[in-house]
Amino acid sequence: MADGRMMAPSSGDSLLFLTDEQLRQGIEAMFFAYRGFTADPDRILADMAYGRAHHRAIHFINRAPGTTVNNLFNILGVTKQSLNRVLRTLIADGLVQSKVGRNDKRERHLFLTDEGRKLEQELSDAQRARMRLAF
Amino acid sequence: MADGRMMAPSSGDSLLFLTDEQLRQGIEAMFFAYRGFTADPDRILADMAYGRAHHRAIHFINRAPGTTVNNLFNILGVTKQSLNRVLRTLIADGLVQSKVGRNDKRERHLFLTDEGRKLEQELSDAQRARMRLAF
DNA sequence: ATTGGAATGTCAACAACGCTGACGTAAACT
DNA sequence: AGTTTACGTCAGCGTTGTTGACATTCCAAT
Repeated sequence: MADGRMMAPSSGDSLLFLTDEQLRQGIEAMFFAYRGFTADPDRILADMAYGRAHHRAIHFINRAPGTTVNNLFNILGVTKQSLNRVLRTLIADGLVQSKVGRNDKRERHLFLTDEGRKLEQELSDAQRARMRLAF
Repeated sequence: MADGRMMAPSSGDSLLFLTDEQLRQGIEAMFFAYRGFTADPDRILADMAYGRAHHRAIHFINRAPGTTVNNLFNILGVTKQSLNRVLRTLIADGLVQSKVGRNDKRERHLFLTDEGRKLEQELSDAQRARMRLAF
């Protein structure tokens, strides 16, 4: 990046013995890719006082309807308290519905409402468009 | 993820017409990859009251020694105020050195100190080990 | 049947790190 | 001389992570 030696990792090399150069290129690629990938949803969500955390919650609830809070923060890799704040606003805003468990009343099962599904669709559509642009 | 239909994107399909399923798998892959990729550095930095922002600054200063502040926050995609907070602590802790420009004295050129280079090496070594594990 | 502990989820307070806006200084440009 | 640029800093705010404390519910040992 700084020095102009932007040679691609020579495809014959073993992936187990990365040069410093190759490693650092990988780190940067990940950084820029991730940022580009979330840019569109970030912009949409900013208008609603939502952030990336809301997006992730919506995404995974859509993927696994009826999942519990416990389940969800384990998947997301955050604390239950952190997830709770996000869920609270999503529920308050009518995007997510929380149902007390039938077998275990301690659990809350999470579902997207129609409105929640609508937002999820909007966000993934934006990312789909972004991916098309990348080609 | 929720439904078990974890079929790989059929490699013959056009990348321009992603199914919902394929798109969502891509989103998730990006999320998990990025998190896994930064997990080790995050842990190391947490012990020093540093975060991911410090890591990024150190990384790019190492990549482009002598870069200016302006340059750096443009690359990182953050405001100068946000970068400044991070930079200030790094300079105070003796990991980064800031030199007034020779040609243009308004500019500050940024360099890693020996100590800064040591930390950078530690962080990228952790990521190198992580990548080896991934295979 | 009661009780003690584990599991689940909620509320509160704090830290990291984005952001905007405003202002000051020095240097460069016109 | 006046404007613009580069940088630093202060103040304030929002999102999203953290830990700590607490209520409810379940379950297992007594």
